[in-house]
Amino acid sequence: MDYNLYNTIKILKKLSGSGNTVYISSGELAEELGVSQQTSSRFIIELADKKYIERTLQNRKQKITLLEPSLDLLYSELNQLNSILEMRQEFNLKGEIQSGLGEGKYYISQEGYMAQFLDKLGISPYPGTLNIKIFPEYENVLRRIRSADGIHIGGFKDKERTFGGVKCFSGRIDGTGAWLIFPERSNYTDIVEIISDKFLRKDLKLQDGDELNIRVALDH
Amino acid sequence: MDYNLYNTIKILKKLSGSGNTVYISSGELAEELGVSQQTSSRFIIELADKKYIERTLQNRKQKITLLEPSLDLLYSELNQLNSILEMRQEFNLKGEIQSGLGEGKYYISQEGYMAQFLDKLGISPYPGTLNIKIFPEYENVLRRIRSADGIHIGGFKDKERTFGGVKCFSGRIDGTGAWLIFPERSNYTDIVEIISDKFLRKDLKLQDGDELNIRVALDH
DNA sequence: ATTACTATACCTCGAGTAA
DNA sequence: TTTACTCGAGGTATAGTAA
Repeated sequence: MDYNLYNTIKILKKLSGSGNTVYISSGELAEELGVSQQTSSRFIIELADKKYIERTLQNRKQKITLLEPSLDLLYSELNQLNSILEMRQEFNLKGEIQSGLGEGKYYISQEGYMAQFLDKLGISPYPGTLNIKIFPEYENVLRRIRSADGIHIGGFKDKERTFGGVKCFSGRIDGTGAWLIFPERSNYTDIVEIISDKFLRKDLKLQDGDELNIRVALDH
Repeated sequence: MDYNLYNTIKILKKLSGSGNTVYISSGELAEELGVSQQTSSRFIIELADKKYIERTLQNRKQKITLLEPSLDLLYSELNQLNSILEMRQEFNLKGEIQSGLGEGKYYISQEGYMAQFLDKLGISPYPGTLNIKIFPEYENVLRRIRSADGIHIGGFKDKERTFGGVKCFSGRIDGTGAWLIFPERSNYTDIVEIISDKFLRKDLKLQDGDELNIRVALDH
């Protein structure tokens, strides 16, 4: 990844705030970046080509929206620096329990995953996932966690289909150990899937709609 | 600042760990950076020229030590990203109270500072500083705070001499509001000076050698 | 106003190689 | 082994300018 693009994304995010959308001319952006209007224009074109941004040319200033890969890039650099500078950190995620679709159970129960969970996480998870819909105000924190490395669980194939890799982060719910699971290839979603060797829903007496706090540690 | 240098510093910090010193050949560094040995060598020379690193050429691998400006650069980027991504953060600093040299009182009492403290911090500080020697394990946190922006108090001149600018960060000690004061131009030190509208030493019954926890918020 | 193409000047990289 | 110089190829930035 080129630094010019990183820096352009950084400035665009700074200007766009939480909406990730900004109306800015190539000349104005050039000034922010300390480059010429032509160069700024080239950067914008390149970012659009590489799907880091979406833009619409208008009569006046163009409208630029940052796409997921841009946010991933920034959060990933943030995580790298935190890791290198040994700034250990814990995060709180808050959300509410969603009714599971039963899908989680199917995936988790696959022997290809189960063996790795035991090996790498040290648990034999209860065959099912607890799904938490994270509140919007914790979106930043969720992105931050998602873009960290976590513990890698490899994908595999059986006769019928392919199962993708996932990454896991250790967390605590009401003092009970649990793991957050993210598919390695998937779009951003505000739903977090949680596994544990305990049957969390029963042990913690949880019901759909209950508000939940998850404490997550990023290991360095 | 050039990205190549930023990235080189980042990798050097990653490899050197908390000691900030690493023995590495230009060829090995080249591999880490994904560039040629010649380019890596050029980067090292440039970093040394610009006083970002200190190095000694040895028979075998050269010894490279990261200097303060390198750490400043990394912490500053970290703070920028945190700020842009709206990752609000609070930090704990722990240290012990040092006997003041009376110097603080002289500086703080200057009208040029006092007027700005009232204007920008909203307090008329007790004329003296509480000096805390931060424990080494909080060095990372201290660097992080120091490289953030804070509230700027401008420097000034009187007939005899020049007083430099300082920057302030709001904090809490045992629930009491206080401000951390850093000279804007100074070398890194593990002593933090604190001011408050209260006479902290008396109000909180503090003595030299007492251990203290300071809670600091970085505003974004 | 804008954006962005073309042409050129400039810079940066790495192969070859000396010390 | 190293480090780092020279130099040519290729890449990058900007001035000029069209649309």
